[in-house]
Parts: sequence; structure tokens; C-alpha cells
Amino acid sequence: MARRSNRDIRRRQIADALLAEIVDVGYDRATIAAIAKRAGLTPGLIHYHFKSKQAILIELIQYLQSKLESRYKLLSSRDTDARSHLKSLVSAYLAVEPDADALVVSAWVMIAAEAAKKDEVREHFETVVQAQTQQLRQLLERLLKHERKSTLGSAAFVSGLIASINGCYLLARSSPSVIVKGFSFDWLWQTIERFVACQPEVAS
Amino acid sequence: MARRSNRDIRRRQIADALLAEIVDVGYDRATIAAIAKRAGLTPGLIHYHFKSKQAILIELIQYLQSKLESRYKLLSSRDTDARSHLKSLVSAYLAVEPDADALVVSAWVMIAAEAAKKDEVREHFETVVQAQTQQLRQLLERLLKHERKSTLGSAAFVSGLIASINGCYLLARSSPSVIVKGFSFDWLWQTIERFVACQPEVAS
Amino acid sequence: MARRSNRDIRRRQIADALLAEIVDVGYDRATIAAIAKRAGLTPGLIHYHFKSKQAILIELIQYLQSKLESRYKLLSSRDTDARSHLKSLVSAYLAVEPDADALVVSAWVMIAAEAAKKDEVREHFETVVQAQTQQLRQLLERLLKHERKSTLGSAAFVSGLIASINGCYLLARSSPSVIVKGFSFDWLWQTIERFVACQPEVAS
Amino acid sequence: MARRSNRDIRRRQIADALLAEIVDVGYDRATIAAIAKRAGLTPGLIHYHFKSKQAILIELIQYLQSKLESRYKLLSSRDTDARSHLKSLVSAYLAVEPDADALVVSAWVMIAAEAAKKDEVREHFETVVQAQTQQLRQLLERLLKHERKSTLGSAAFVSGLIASINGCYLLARSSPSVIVKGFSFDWLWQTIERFVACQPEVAS
DNA sequence: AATGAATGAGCGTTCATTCAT
DNA sequence: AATGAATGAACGCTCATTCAT
Repeated sequence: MARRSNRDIRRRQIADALLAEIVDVGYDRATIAAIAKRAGLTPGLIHYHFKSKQAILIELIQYLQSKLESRYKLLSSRDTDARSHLKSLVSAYLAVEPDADALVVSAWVMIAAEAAKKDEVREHFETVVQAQTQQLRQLLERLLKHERKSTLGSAAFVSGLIASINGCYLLARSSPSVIVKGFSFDWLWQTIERFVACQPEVAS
Repeated sequence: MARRSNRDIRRRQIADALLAEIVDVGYDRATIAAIAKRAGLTPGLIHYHFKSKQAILIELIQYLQSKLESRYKLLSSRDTDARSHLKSLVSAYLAVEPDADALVVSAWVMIAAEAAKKDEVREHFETVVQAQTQQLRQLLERLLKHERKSTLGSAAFVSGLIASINGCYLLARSSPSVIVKGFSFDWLWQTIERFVACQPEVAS
Repeated sequence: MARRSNRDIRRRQIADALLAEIVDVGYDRATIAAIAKRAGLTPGLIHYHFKSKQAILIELIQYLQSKLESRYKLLSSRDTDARSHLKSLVSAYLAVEPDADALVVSAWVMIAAEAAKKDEVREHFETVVQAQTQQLRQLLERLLKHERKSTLGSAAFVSGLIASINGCYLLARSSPSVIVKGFSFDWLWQTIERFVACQPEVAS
Repeated sequence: MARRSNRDIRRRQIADALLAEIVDVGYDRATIAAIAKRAGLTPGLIHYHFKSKQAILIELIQYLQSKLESRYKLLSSRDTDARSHLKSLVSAYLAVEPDADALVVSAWVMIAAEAAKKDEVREHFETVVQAQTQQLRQLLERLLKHERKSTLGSAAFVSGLIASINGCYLLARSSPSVIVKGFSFDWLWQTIERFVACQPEVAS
């Protein structure tokens, strides 16, 4: 009659609490005590489930990646044409729709800053960025093909888009006067439209 | 008889040491002891010249701003046509030329992350971002006018560019595989060229 | 399974250690390390139980107040006539009986000095002084009524008595040659007797 | 042609600055830098004229003693009858007249607190308290003799008065609600009057 | 699985004192 | 006599981590 392990539930709770703390005060200032309190747990239990604070962050990064993936799948099943499909993804990345995920993207840039400092964090962070890049690239190339445009240079363009998304979130927090609400999406979408427009057509 | 004040020299030394520490370990992990050691000073002296660690950061931000300005003036005097002038500025922002300023831009994103957390830092950071935006906008509009294109939407476009620049630096540190050397400049310049190309012409 | 909380025990231990340190070296020179050592604890634990050094002082003030109250209750139950009741209270305030409470009164003046400098400490200190004043006043007026004397001016007189008590303790530490042992009680009691003697009688 | 030494002027300046700082923040929080600034001097010069911070305090105590003495002499030459003479002295101790000396008495209790902690300071402080006691006693006994009252117990009574004066100043700072303006003088004077009234007459 | 007390290294900061000029 | 930079020890406090229960 051994109790069912609640390991996964607890790890999720803790990662969620770290996410919320990062949004509020950043990773460095997110203390174990605060994370525990927010998760409704005790400090000692945190280290029972995670060997270190950094381990929670890495779990969180992977958790965010899985969220991204399921969102991508949801989008894929819903949208029909290539353009609106891509638009949905960019919109999702930027959390245009005001939902709980707005926190996620807001925290993302704080995680990026931490990844810039710690090698192990960077490894996991980079994996997610690469996945994002792949997703965006596939949708963009689908659009280009549909419009009978060349996909030449689309990989590099997409990398820049990902950088821009992160930049928008960084500046939204550090220079809010420059990035007004709704701006990011418009800018990105127009940049994409211009890219598509400027791509040479392919011969049929 | 009285000692000559070396205040400014020391403050510069200390700000430079903080800059170097930020590049290496970020702002939070840049301890006063490490800053002092790097500057060849004793920890106590740091607080003789600065009232707090944050005060050093703010001095550093202003110092970087003045560097930006002098670089802008240098560019203005050198370049002749609007296009190469703008190109030089973007290139300068991205420290394409391999000089000591590469550290500056590399640190910039870490400072942005700190600005995202502390109000007083944000104030000073934002001022510099606004100044960057102004500079870039002036040069872009000069180019547009020269090419007889409309300047409609140039302000918003420039804000996005600044965000992209910051995003490139963030990802260059947190996802280096995505942002290979030289990529950032190319991407930004192409994005600018596409913007110019897509702008409507103005009637003469 | 869960650990039993020893919070109250620890807080008491720490407050007691602060009390002892204040007696020895005063509040300013009572370092967290010294408090911890005296309590047989580690420095870090002090701040686990108290958010700041000042918080320990405030807890100590409240603890001393509760001690005063219980002593007052004990006296009330023991003494019968008004005069000996009052005498007991004054005697208690001055710790005439050589017990552990001698430390309490000796520390009291150091706490007063700190209260003179920090607003939050003053608030709590003042509350205790007001309570002392009330207690003394009630007993004095009971005595006056018993002797069929007017209670006119008794409130002001009692305030002066409280000031005198504090003054005696201050001088007992800073000018011990002036305040010899046992002096304080005699002086205060005679001053009270003279006050009672000089009060006008009331008509029956 | 050696310059006249300004030693005494500087020492006085510094002691005055310490006095002012004590009034504002107490002795412990009176930093050398703040003392220097208030005196219009530089930090290094403080230790040129005094070997330590404590040495300034001791000089200040002696300086205050000399002030007391000159005030006593002034009073002695002005007042005629014993009662008003005594009243003047008590009034002077309490700085009833709103002059610069109000600062002196306000600082006195802070100095007493410091004397309670440091042996060397206590020595000098005690000397002044003893002098005060002598002055007060002489005037009180002159009054008693004039009124043909016994001087029995006057020495002890005066010690208590000095303690009360200090207590009033302590509480005026740490429990201002208990000691309202003007209260101290009235209380002390009434206590003195009652003492005189209760003293037995002497046979002529 | 869970608790929360306990640890201890390290942080930013203060400041009396010293010293080269 | 005077300057003000420099020193270094000590402080209050933080917090990831450990551990007895």
C-alpha cells in the first residue's frame, strides 16, 4: 500500500513557482524560501525534489519548451492557410492574446540573461531557441512556397526574427517607453511581410 | 600642499572594472571585492568613491552613453553619403570592427537585464536607448529623403531595430549557435534595406 | 514526522542574549555574532528568527513589558494596604531586591538611549513607559484616597517619578559615585512621602 | 616668522561639531567625516588635532563643564536672594530659556549613555556631575539656612535632583509624550519646594 | 515525503584611523 | 597645518544548502 509518488506534481509546482518569481524579481533574487512559499511548500522540500536552484531553472526551461510544442501543435491543427498559421505562431511567441502565457514570455528574457552567464543553463536554453527557430522556419517556408517565392536565406532571416522577439521583450522591461503595447507584433509581422515581398519568385 | 584629487581617474578605473566584471560574470555576481581587485584597488576605496554598487553601474551607463556620442560624432565627420553613414552607425552599435568596444556591447545586454529589475537603473538605461533611437532615426530619415521615399513609420521601425540589436546581443551570449559572428549586422542591414525598398515614393 | 517548532524558545534565547549584551556593552556594540555566541547559536540563525537586529530589541522591549506586568500582578495579590503596595512597586522598578531583574533595569536605560535615536524603537519604548506611568499612578491615587488627600496633580507627579527612576539608572551607570546602592529607592520614596504629605486634604 | 598656532581654535571647532552631531544622531552614529564637514574641516585634520574620536568627546565634556561654571558665576553675580538664585540654576540646567544651550542639555544625556559604556569617558563625565552636584547643593543649603531649616539630608536630595534632571532629558527624547514642554522645570521646582517645606526648622 | 531549524560562506557597506603629499 | 585618498577590519544581513526529526 505504498503511496503514489507525487514527484512529478511537486516538480511542476516548484518550477511554476520559480517562473512566477522570475517574472517578479528575476532569477538571482528568486530565493528558495520565496519559491517554496509561492508553491505552498516548505524550503526543505525544494531541495528534496531538486538538487539545486539551477536544476529548477533547467526543469523550467524544458517545461516551457514542451508548452511551446503543444501550442505549436494546437496551432497546426487549427489554422488552414500558411499566412494565418505563421501569424498565429508569431502572435503566440509574443503573447499577444492576454493570457497566463504572457508571464512565460516575460520571464523568457530573464532566463536568457541567466543563460548568458551559466554554461549548463545555456545548453538547455539554446536547445529551446533552436526548436523555436525550426518551428518558425517551417511555417515561413511553407508560406514562401505557397506564394511561389524562393526560400533562399530564410534560415538566417528566422534567426534574426527570434533575436528580435527576445529584444522586444528585453526592451519592454528595460525601456518600456520605447516598446509600447502591441508594437512588437506589428513590427515583426511587417518585417516578415517585407521579407516575403522582397524574396525572388521561383520558376514553376 | 594639498593632495591633488584623483577622483575622476579612480571613478573611471572603477567603472571600467565593473564593465569587465559584467562581461565575465554579469552584474549580480560582480562583487565589490572582484571589482576592486580588477582595478588594483582595495574594497574600501570603492565605497569611498561611490556610495553604492548601483551608483557605479549608473556611472558606467552614462560613460557608455558618452562613448556612443563621441563615436557618432566621429562617424558624422567621416562618412559622406547617407547610406554609408547609416551603415557605419549600425556597424558601430554592433561592434563589427573587432576592438575593445566589443566588450561594451557585450555588457550592454547584461545592463539591460539589470535595468529590467531596478527602477533607478532603468531610468538611466532608458535615456541611452532613447538617444540611440534618435540617432538611428535621424540617419534613416536622411537616407529616405535622399532616396525620395516617405518617412512614414520610420520612428516605429527604428524602435524595432534597436530592440533587434539588443536581441542579437542577448542571443549571442545565451544562444551563440544561433547568432554566428557577423550575422547580426547582415540581418539588420538587410532588414533596413527592405524597409527602404518597401517605403512608398514621395511626389517631387 | 514534522519537526516541532522551537521558534518561541529560540526567540526568547536570542532576546535574552541581547539583554545580556546590552548590559555589558550597550546596544550599538552588541553585535549579532556576540549575541549568537552568548545564546550558543550561530549568527545565521539569529536572522532566521528575527528579520533584523532592531527586531530583537523590539521583542526584548515587549518581553520586559510583560515581565513588568506579571510582577505588578504578583504585587497586587500580595500586598494589602495601599502604602506597602506602592512601596513594592517602586521597589520593583528599582530592582532593590538583588535578583536577576537587576540586569533588566540596568539595561533599561541603554534601551532608552536607543529609543532616543530610532523612531520605531521609540514607539515601543514609549508604550511601556506609559504603562509604567499608569500603574504607578493608580497605586499613588489609591494611597492618596486612603489618606483622604487630593489627587490633584498626581499624574504630573508620577511622570516626574518615572523620569527620576530612569535618571537614577542612567547615573548609576555613568556616575556611580553619585548614586550609591540603595540610594535611589530611598530618594524616590521620600519624594513620594513628601508629595503625599503636601497634598491638601479633601473634605469628607 | 612661524604662524600662530591655531590649535585651540581648531579643537574648539571640532568639539562644537561633535556636540551638534550628538544632538542630531548620537555619539555612535557621529562619524568623523560628518564632524569634519560640520566644522568646515577635512577628515584628516580631525586626527591631526585629536588622537581619537573618544578624545574629542572627552574634550567636549570638559568644555561643557567650563560652560557650566561660567554660567554659574554669571548667575551668582546677578541674583540676590537665595530662592531666585537656586531657581535660576535649576532653570539653567534645564535650559528653560530657549537658547543655544538647549542643545547642550539635549546632548548631555547622549554623553551620559556613552559614559555608561566606556570607562575613560565615565571618569570625565563623573567629574562634571560631581561639580553640578556641588553647585546645586551650595545653593540649596544657602536657601535652607536663609529659611532657618535643617540642611540634614540635603546632599542626598541633591543627588536625586541631578538624577531627575538627567531622567527628564532622557525621557524627553525617548518618550516625548510623557515629558511635555516646561514640565521638567515645574516638577523639579515643586519637588525642591516640598523638600524645603518638609525640612525641620533649626533652633536659633 | 516532508518539515523547518541550522549552517556558514559571502555579500554590500561603514568608518576610525593612517599616510603620502 | 592641512589634504583627501587609502586602508582594512568589522558590521548587519542574505541565502543556497544541509540535516535531524
